[in-house]
Amino acid sequence: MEKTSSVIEERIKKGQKLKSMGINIYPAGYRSDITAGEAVERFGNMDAETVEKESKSYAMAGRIMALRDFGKASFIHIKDGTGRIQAYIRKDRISEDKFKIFKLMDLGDFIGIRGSFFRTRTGELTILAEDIALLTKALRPLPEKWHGLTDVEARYRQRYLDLIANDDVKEVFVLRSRIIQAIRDFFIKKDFLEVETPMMQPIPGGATARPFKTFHNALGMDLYLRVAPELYLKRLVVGGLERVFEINRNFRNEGISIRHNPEFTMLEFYMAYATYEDLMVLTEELFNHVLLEIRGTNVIEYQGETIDFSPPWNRISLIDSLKDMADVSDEVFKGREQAVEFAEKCQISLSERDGHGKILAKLFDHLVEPGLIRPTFIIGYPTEISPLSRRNDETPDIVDRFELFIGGREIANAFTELNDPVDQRERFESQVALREAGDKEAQFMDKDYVTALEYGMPPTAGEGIGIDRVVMLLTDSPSIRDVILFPHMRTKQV
RNA sequence: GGGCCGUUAGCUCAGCUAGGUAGAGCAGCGGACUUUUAAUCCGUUGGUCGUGAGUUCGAUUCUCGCACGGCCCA
Repeated sequence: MEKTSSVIEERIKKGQKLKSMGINIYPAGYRSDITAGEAVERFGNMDAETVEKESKSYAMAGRIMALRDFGKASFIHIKDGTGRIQAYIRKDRISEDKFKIFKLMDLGDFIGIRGSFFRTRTGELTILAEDIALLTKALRPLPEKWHGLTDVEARYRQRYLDLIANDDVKEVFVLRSRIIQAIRDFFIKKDFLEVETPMMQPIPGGATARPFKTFHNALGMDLYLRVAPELYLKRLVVGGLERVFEINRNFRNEGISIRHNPEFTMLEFYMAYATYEDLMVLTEELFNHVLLEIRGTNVIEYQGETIDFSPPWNRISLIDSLKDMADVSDEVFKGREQAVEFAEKCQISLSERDGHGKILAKLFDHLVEPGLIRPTFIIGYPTEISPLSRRNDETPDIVDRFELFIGGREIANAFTELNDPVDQRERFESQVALREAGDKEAQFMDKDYVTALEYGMPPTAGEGIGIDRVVMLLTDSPSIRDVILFPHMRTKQV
């Protein structure tokens, strides 16, 4: 049994009183003529006299966010999806019954008001009520008006309260939607086809990550929530869909942090006849398009750092970045042993399974990544840690791949796709060996995918971009939880 | 998984150092007030102090475990 606070009891009583007066406290619908935003747009620039001359009677609806009571009159703030407007309710302007109903309304209730606009003595655009209607009774009080809701746990668990109390939170999610729309527009204009591929996969592929496992009762088989859509999107390229993209959720059964949520949104796109070098240019173009669309500039502030997105962005190989930005000596690149020794000196934990390439990548993660604030393409990844990427023609132990770093974080991963089925089978086999040796993140053999490659995939390049992290950058949000409406939390035991 | 910090009224926070069973502001309730802007003025209700144990005559306060959350590390 949940305890009922006196504040709630008080509101329940008011609801009962209203019901006894014959008032439906949860009526259906309400026809309004104007929103708060439209009212400001229409009358915002008019002087007091003009407002009164021009304003007809309008109906508007919203939530009562502030209430200043003078006994026989009240000022209230009404908030709707477009903004906030003040209403003035006078006893001598509405019927006695309606005034009684109004007196039983609380902060947080939804109200419908009919009236005409005027300007108050202090100049605020205000609707003078001729008629009011209770649209929904709120039984619980809203968070405090001045400080809002600051308890982080409550903000995430009860996001609706966060949205009611904190206007800037809503703004983040409006921007999130616009960012995704801008990305979608960009690809549609470039003749990409938006597709949807399975979230539930019999073999989880396309990324080095631990999957969530589930079970399909009717088929009697295990299924995995996808860690990436990659292998399905490339099957589509085999099928002749030469430019495809998908913006959707991936699931990774890993830790939760300021930049990881178990489910997160990924953009992946594939472009036949392109190379990873083409994608670097395309990526610069994409970000500049989105930034211009959303922020009107390609220079932004993120957590106190200024980030300039003007192309071209710096390109540097993984090895050179370690040499130049972390003073790693040449020795470390000569062999695994030297790299192990150096990593241990840096107190970076390794696994016995880690090959030379994996160790270099770990060194990079610790020593270089946090410092890559300006957009930077890191190229020249070891083949060992890139089982789906095409080998570099000159240096087969690296691949034609880049990762993009902005604000000290990985934002994108792209490569020219491996379309040689024989090489692909061998790469899968070495992943399987790693898995058998205990690496839970290693990839699975996907024979059907190899079969698809045997039919022939045209030379193709593909890229994945972490949408949540892009939204973090563009909304100056420090945590991924700030850009995900309902971030994952442990269920609270009562 | 480890370290540090937090959890007190519906919300925002004091109180805990030096143990004597809780305070403020907002919201609520009662009253005054028909142009206010966090309205104002007078009065007032509301708390198993996250949870379980221990120490103690006595624990919101000290100790330990647990739960949930935050940050950092792995």
